[in-house]
Amino acid sequence: MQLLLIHSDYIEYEVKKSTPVAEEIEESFKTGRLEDALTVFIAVEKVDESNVEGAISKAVEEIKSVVSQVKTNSIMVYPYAHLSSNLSSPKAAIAVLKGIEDALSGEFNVKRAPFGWYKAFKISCKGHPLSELSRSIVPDEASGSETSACLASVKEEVVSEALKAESTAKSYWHVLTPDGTLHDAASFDFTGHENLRKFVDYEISKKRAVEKAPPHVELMRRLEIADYEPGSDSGNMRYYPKGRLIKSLLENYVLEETSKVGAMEVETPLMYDMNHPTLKKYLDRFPARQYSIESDKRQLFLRFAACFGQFLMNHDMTISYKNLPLKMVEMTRYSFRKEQRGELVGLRRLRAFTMPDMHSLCADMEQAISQFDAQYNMCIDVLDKIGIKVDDFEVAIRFTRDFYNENRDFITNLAKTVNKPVLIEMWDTRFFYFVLKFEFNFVDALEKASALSTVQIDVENAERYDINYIDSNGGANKPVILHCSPSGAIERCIYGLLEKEAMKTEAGGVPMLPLWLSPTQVRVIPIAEKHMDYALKVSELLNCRVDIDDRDDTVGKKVREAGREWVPYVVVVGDSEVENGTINVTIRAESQPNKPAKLEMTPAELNTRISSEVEGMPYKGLCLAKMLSVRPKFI
RNA sequence: GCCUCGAUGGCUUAGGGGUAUAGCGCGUCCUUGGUAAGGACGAGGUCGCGGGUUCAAAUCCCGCUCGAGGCUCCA
Repeated sequence: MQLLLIHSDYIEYEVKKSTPVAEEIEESFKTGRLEDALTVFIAVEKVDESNVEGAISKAVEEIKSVVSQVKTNSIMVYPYAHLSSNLSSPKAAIAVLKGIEDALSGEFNVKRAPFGWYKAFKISCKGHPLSELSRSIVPDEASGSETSACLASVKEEVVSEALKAESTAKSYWHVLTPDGTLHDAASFDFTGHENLRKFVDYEISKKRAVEKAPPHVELMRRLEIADYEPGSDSGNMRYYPKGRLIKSLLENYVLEETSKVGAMEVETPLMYDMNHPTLKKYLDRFPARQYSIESDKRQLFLRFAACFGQFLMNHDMTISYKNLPLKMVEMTRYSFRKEQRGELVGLRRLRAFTMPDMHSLCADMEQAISQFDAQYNMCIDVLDKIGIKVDDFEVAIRFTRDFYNENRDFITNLAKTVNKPVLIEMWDTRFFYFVLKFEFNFVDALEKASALSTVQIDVENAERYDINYIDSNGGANKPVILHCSPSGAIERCIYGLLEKEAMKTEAGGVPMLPLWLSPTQVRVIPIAEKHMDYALKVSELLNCRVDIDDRDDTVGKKVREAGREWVPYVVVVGDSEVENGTINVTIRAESQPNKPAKLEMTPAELNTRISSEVEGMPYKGLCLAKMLSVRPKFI
């Protein structure tokens, strides 16, 4: 905090004009005057935010000491930003200024000039040796447990309005069956819908009965997919080559699917100006916490979705009704959300995650609803191809009462599409920017639910970002905007796949990733060194990710390791294969624990089999050396 | 962010006021082996970080970092 203290015959001010950060004030506060006063010009700085109370008490101490020296009883607390190039947030500044005013007012005649206004002022400096002083104040580090009430109030003020709204929004819970009946969720008979029961328990009663780590956390490390990175912030992971390959394939797949429905891929910045007027309002309507960073004088925040970039782009575009529905997509690597520390778990909930974010500008609600329907079906298909089937997730549909009353048949049809009961959350009034949304929620091995795909109908942001399209009469109109993440977060898809396989293992099955996502699709194991040439030849005949276990180990051990890596096809070659020109293939998908499904075939036959299995899905080559003997270990 | 629990070689771990186990992995050598771990030897640790108590701390106390569970929350 910077202070400039001036002992004056008088100080008077008059507000002229408010700035965007102006505090609201009463009429009487608009002018002020003090005689024989110490005027304290104050610039509250960034560092003061870490310990607001400490900053206040230090400043008060300084001011009191000067007041006693100049022997006056009147103090004017005057916000003066120009004393510093490293200002605090306006909210913190107001808290500090008020705090100083309050602390001094018991003992002195104190006035405070309002914050955030252009003010005219007159001051008459006495000119004696002590009449002009300046002070710099740096507060001590805030002590952890003794967070001051004052700091807490500053922190609370930056919580978005949407987060606050969420805690007061009254929800009505129902289960909608495909026949169109709306049941009360509390009394619904979940027989035959165990997974939905778990999901509903999770959503409504917030039931938790877990005391162990989710199985995917161990798997993501053991399979060398991803790991914690202690050198970063919590929830920011490192991805090993296998993890990067899987992510890359998933990202490419989702982008291809959005491209098929006409979405244009774009790229937008990761960070935005927190004080941009439009963004500021949007921040207030989105229930997420942001990472904020300081850059010179600007306060920036890291995006938590691609909405900003795309909406700002839409705002500047010239859009005709002929262009609608207009779709743009970005694979956000990353989206950042500063989730509370205790909320972070493995790949399930992160602070930096990769999410496809597609927005569709629609001419009106009718077109929006028809697009919503199409995207609902696209999401089902995308998750299915990724390996998460309709049976693996539960549907939640959330809307306002008005929207439901006007679109009952449409909503019922969504339940019909998945042909099973779905969870309904209804609100009396619209708390959020959307009138309708659905999510597909994966229920994991520990009965925890988390959202994957989602589509929302947004009726607020066209207005906020001033996005227009020109209709056939030449008039400007506001589109209805759909937000869609076809797969949900890519990391969360991996979490889902791993959890699903953990459950499968628990039930006595053999776990594996879908073939198109398996880092090694075929592992060739030569029985002895003399079979290496043949092993190489076989690997060259196969059109997929093939590696060769050329290490000096027994066949038994190599087979075991291939199994631990979930390799879908394990090929063993020895004398008889060399002689016959065949390969001996263990097919993981058809195996049971201790009962491998083995088949003698030619490399060409295996090729045919594999290509039909991965048809239409993206492909990339091996992410590690072909020879296992030269591969490093990551874990 | 709050509450509870935890952190010992690359990984999994035993132990616990007197600087410490074992298995896997890694390296060297032997073994050329037909479907879930062949054998021998060897290297590798200021016991998460910072303070305190003590003659002595990896061990007890405090703080921090990271992780797990709960509250809360979501893609």
